[in-house]
Amino acid sequence: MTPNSERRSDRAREAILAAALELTADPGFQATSVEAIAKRAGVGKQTIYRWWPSKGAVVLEALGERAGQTLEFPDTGDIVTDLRTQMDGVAELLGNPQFAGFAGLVGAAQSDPSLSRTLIDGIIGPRVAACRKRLESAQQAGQLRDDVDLDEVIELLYGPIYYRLLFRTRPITPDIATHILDLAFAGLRPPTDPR
Amino acid sequence: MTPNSERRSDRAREAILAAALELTADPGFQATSVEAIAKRAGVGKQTIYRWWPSKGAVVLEALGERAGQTLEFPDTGDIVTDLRTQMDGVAELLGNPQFAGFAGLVGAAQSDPSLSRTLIDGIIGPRVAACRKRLESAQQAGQLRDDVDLDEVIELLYGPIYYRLLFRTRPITPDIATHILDLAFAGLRPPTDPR
Amino acid sequence: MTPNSERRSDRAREAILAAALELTADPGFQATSVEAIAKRAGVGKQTIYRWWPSKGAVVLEALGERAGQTLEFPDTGDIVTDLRTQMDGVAELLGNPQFAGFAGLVGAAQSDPSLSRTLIDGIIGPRVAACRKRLESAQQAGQLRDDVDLDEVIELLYGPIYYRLLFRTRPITPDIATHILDLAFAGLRPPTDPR
Amino acid sequence: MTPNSERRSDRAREAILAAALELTADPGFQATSVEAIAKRAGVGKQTIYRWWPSKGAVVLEALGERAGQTLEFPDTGDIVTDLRTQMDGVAELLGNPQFAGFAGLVGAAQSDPSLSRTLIDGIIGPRVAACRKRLESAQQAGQLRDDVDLDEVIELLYGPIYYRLLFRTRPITPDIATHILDLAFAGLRPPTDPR
DNA sequence: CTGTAAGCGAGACGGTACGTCGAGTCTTCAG
DNA sequence: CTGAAGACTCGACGTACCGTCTCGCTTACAG
Repeated sequence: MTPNSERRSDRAREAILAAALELTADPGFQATSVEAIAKRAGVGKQTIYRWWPSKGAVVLEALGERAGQTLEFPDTGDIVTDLRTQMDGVAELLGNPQFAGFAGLVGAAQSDPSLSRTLIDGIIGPRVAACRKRLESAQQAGQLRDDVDLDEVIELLYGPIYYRLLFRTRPITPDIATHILDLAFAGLRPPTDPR
Repeated sequence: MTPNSERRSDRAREAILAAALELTADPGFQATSVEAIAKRAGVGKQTIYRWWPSKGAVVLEALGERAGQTLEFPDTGDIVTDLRTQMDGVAELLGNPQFAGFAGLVGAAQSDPSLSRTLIDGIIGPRVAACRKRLESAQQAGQLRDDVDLDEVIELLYGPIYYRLLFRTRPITPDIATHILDLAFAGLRPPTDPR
Repeated sequence: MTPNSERRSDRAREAILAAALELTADPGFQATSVEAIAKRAGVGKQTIYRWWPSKGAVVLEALGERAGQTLEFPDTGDIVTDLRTQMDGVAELLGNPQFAGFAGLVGAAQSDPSLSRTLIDGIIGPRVAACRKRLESAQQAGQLRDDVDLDEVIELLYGPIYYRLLFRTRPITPDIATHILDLAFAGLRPPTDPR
Repeated sequence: MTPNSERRSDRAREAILAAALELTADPGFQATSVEAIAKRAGVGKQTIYRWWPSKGAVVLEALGERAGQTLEFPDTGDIVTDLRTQMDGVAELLGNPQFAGFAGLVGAAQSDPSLSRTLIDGIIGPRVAACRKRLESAQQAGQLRDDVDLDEVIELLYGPIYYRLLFRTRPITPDIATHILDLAFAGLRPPTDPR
């Protein structure tokens, strides 16, 4: 994939990533061609193919660089507060027009196993792992039912955010994390129905 | 869709939808070309373009026809039972390899506003509306907190299913509905922490 | 070819021939489609295919109807005069913009043997035969060298007209027949060089 | 033709011209598609469209390359001999099955003004000019009537050859030039009729 | 005077080729 | 020896027509 070397031009790399982000935001992910990225970056097509296997990989790297801060989970001792902090970050990112390419990227990953791998391993996986670790400590601290599968908890919390992202039934609003956490932690059952 | 007539050939229509489903399942949505659908269906390309605006619209219609049963919500009086019934149907559908194209379709909709509209209006919307109606009656029956936004409840319940579908972190298993409903209705907070 | 009947609609036939002539004159022969002829004639495509085997055959018939008068050779006793009369008619016809489709028709016949047959048998052949007959009588009357092949004479006289038609190096002018006949009958050799 | 460069692949160019000649000879000009030329040449369609505006232009160039020798007129001092030399070459070329595409090309030029221009400027024109020059010198040498329009002489000599080519009333035989020159120079009038 | 069978207008159908776009590879030249 | 430029092969795009095939709908003659 990468023709080993440190002779790689940083200028080219950054121009490519920047062009990818811009085009992915405006004409959209599918409507963006490698050719267009190369032209806007003032770069030969070969320079892109030399370092990345596909358009998706370029965009993924570009987005990954801008998503750094959502990787870490704080630990204030209160799991709901900590989740809210991180989820607010995620919501802000996904609501940002600059990040609009992400949905298309997820779509493209459906038909491109290697892109799917890169997406899961590079972006989703580390966040899931970090979240899981924080949830485990919360469970030990008695802030979480201990009969629940933590991976299912993660799906319950983040699923709704991605649902809005992909189906665009309504925008991702800043208060989304608060609302999800309220529903998820308190449950949907009315207080007067302890069943 | 565009020309008007009852002169339309049913044979062609059905062959196209069947071919679309098959190809969408095996080589995958993005890897399927209109040309390939036409060839497998034994049909001229023009016949596809005459009735559908894009590959996505064809696949959408094909999938939509096979998803009929998930549109209705039963009403046994118990909201959790009824949700489980419908969500089991959804899970079975999305877990079915024949339906593998759906994820790609959602992806494609990210960059195609008109496809996105068709997806929301034709598939997602009606199911959301039916679900909402059932939730409203449950709320009135006192089986649901009445301080919750029902659209958020829907996102909470279905988000996790689509999360698995799109990120493929793990397969959609038959028990997914049961687990989601347990978490969502009982809440994540431990019983000993009434807060 | 023809589905025997006198039930044939004259209105349709004439509308088709007229449309063929018009389109063949303006967008040109190659640029005219059967579909366009049908539309302009206000006729179904099938009605064309019912009575003619190809676009070329339609145009041929349309042109043939307008070329009737060039079929006959007068016989005033002077071969040059008679040739001039007929050739003037041919030149007038081929120079007429309404007849512009003829060149394209000749072109199309190059790749369509059955059209070629129809062209030769229906248009060219009869005129060649009539011309040959007149030349024979001229030869017997001693107005023509009797060591010449009459078919070659015909080619010598008409070739130059078609040459201008097809290569468009310059237009077919009204005096073309006079000039050709002068050159051909008097010969190119200077009078002072009886060789 | 349109893009600029010496980066052009000679291999591709020659393969295309060769394929064009072959296909033009066998299935014929009209029956040959750009697609078929590309496939036989082992070349992408785009490579054809990059350098030529149409199928006709490709075939024209291919034929032009093989017709080089008919461009020059010898000058032995005797105009009839010199004309015969060149016209024999033309007849041989046009009678050659490898050149069968030429008739179709002339036909196609009838409906394509730019192809017509290329045909006249690239093939016909230069030969006409060369012939005219030789005729002029013959006229000065007293071997040709000096009251004749040389362009009409050219049409008189070459028209018959093209007449046979296009109307296929009979094949172009090797002796055609001799016969035409005999008729044209001696004239059609019987020697006993000096009129 | 009313079936019924033909020609008619219309236009959908299975196809082929069009001319264009972009993918990913290969080649040339400059720094 | 990387990087820009861009020509190359290839495959799909969406469109235009091809020639064939139903569809009703006149018409016109046969019972």
